[in-house]
Amino acid sequence: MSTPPPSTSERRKQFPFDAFEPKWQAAWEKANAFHTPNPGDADFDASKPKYFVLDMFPYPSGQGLHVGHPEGYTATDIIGRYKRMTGHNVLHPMGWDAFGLPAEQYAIKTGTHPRATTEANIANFKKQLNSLGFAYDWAREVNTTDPGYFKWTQWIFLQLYNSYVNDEGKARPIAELEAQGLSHEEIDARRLAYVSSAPVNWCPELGTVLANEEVVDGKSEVGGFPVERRPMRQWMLRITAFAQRLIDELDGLDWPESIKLLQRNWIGRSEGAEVKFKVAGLEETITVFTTRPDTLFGATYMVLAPEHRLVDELVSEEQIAAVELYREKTARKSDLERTELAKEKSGVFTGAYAINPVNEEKIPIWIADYVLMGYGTGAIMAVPAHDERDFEFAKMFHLPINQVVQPPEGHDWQGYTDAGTAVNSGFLDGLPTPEAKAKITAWLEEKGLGKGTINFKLRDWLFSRQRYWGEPFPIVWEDGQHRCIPESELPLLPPDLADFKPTGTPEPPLSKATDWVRYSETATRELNTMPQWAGSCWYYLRYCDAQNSERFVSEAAERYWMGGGKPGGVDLYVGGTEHAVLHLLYARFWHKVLFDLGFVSTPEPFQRLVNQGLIMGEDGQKMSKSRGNVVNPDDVVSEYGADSLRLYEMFMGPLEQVKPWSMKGVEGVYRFLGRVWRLVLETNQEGEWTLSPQLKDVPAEKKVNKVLHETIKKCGEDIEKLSFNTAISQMMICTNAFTQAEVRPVRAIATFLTVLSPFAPHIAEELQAVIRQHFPEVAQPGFIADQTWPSYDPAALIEDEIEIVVQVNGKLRDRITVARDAPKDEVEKLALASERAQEFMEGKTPKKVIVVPGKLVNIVV
RNA sequence: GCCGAUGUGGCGAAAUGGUAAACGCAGCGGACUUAAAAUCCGCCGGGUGGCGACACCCUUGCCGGUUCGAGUCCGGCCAUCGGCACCA
Repeated sequence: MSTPPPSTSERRKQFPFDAFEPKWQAAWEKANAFHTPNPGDADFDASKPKYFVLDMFPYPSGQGLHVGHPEGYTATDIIGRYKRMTGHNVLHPMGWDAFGLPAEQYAIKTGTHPRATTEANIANFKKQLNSLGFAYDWAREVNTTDPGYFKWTQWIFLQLYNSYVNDEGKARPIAELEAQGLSHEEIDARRLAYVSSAPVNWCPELGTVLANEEVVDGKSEVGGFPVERRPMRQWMLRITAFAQRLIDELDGLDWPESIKLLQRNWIGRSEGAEVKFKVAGLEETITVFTTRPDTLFGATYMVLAPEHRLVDELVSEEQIAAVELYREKTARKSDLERTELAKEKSGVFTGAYAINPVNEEKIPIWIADYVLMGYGTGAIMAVPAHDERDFEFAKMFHLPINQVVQPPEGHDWQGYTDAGTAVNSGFLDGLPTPEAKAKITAWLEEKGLGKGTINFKLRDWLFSRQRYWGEPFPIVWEDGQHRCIPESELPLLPPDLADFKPTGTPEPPLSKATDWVRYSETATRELNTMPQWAGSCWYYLRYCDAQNSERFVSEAAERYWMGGGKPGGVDLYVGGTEHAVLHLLYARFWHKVLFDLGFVSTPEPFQRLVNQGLIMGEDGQKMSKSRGNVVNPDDVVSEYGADSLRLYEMFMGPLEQVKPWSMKGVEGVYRFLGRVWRLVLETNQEGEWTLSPQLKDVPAEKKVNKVLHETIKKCGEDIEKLSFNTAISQMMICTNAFTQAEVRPVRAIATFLTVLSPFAPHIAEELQAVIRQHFPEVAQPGFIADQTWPSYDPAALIEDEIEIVVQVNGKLRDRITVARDAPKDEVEKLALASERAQEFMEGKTPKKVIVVPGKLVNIVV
């Protein structure tokens, strides 16, 4: 008969983490151990430097934490605890990005108010986070759905609404324009928050519009529902006015180059020129944008976006029917169809002709859906010889293809899109592409036919949603005009609704709250709400002064926590790559507006950014409920303890890397912590933990002392580099050295525990308390979390004798032991004398001998 | 298609241009135990030779280069993952 192996929980625990972890968590809470004072507080120490370490705050979902959350959170907790120990004032807060669709959809299904769902989820998240021993100052907790918070989100919206961008590209109060006597319409057209009725991404299933960024392959990013284009009146934020600064000011930030590149590509700056083409027989001109003005002589036709406003005017009698049909067809197409089915180009001739300004040639004007209304001018000059898309289109519709660029040797000119030399281009002939560009641009400007221009892919940010569970806009409408409500009416709370269902039309759910909607006899409230991104655009600022009811953050707190002389205020920001463009771009945009208006002191929010890698399931696949490979942190904590979970998350591999979970790996670090525990305690006959008799207050032997000081040094350096996995390896080496020593030097072990404490704070506190009890003269008073990071003794690292590698022709042949300070020629002599080396020198005389002090000797024969 | 990241034992990984595989997992052997678990000690990339300790050769995705010396630097390819994708 065989019995199943006992599960870990039935097995005797290697150390009683289930008792001491909650004990220390309670003790920290009771002592308010991680309270972070602000400038002006009685217990604030202005002499210390600040360190602001931030996690991307979570959306408190009903599922609770998954093991991906504690990865970044543990990393920042280690850094935060380490910085405290090295004499910094540390701001390490946590909060909730709690507006959003899931709570609203749950409300639709069950009738539970999103506020109730959100509160319950937050309570659960908070309990889970606390069970992991994170050193947060909960007095600074931030919740985007709290009226005390979104009052200021609405307030920032008012700043955007009441600002414009001046000629220097800086946000300025709209009052300046009023002072210049601009009309209401002119002013509205320049606000950073403005109303537009351009086509938007409407998702019928979700009952809301979505930002371009929230649409993936023509489907909603959330839920994967179809999205269609339709014109609607929407709030937009003028992020495009900051496009250049959002590119340029990346330079001063310590971000991964790949993330900077992602943002630059998203913003998509391109330099080129606008060229005006006359329409034959009409008093109209069409302006095109091109990055290759040097190929103007090769423009053999022109294409307008089907939605272009001039199409109606220039279409010929015979072509009206075909053009109308084509326009209807594209209007019905979603973006998905428009791009996915791009294998085959399509288009229709308008019957009209344009005049190429450079050679007066008549070229046909087509419409085609490969030209997008939203980019450039919505019209292009087609140079099929040197543009892939135009080339394909021209072949399909048998349009002329004229060479105007001579490629370098070995390239076919047809479809050649890189730089070369201008040919068949009149006065440009013989010029290399860059010079030809410059010359034609100057020529166009001189003749008034065009000008050099810069275009961006970035579009303005669609900022309104037809949802209930979001910040209402502090805006009212009267006589078809919008105006903001006074600051004194903030926060504007959402109405209490019992019915959350979408109306089935683009009318937002807030329209159902008729009393709320009525602002006055003649004015009604804006019915849209803000997108989820709004709250996360500035939460890091609120952490600096979370309770302030007078201001979104006090000047003193902002200047202290966000200051420091670098462009970015937050010293370290850790989160997933999924926010590499959207959240980080939006937050940077808001921050720059607040900076221009004088509300914050730095031009950038986040100085150093680190993206933690995804944690995969044990099967190497992405964790998902359907695959059944999800690991619940609660289970890990109950089986192995919080310290084991923290340590394993950091030991798996480099923080930035994608890596698979392994329960065996958790067991490995759990065993390591067991070894640490048994350095101090052992079990007696009754199974109780008693002090290890090997523990003595004696100096550590030289070898052990060396390992200890190496560990202090390496762990400090590795924490700064966020290289936690190698720091943990070193602590394992150190523990192994202690374990193997005859006696356990208690002072050295106490020092080791302080090094371990940022990683595994509970066991470190517990063992320090045990040591203090038995060796009161050894241990420091108070929490280990409040202790000073030990300094290492460089002298302890030095060995009297070192091993030197002897190579012959780069191959390892022998090792010799020499005195640490042996002179170079002495080492060389010893190496040459090596029997093994001589064997491989085969009696030849060395051509060259390379001596690397302390490392090796290479004999070249 | 374009851009980026990554490629090292059975697995997670480590290595300022200087002893490849530290540390951990798995596996194997030993001690303790009536026995097992746990713990402690040792071995643990591949090949060839030797009873053996040991010795030699090969090995960081592939091919080439720079160098006394390359996982690391340079050039060219391949594979996997991620992002963008008619942006003129």
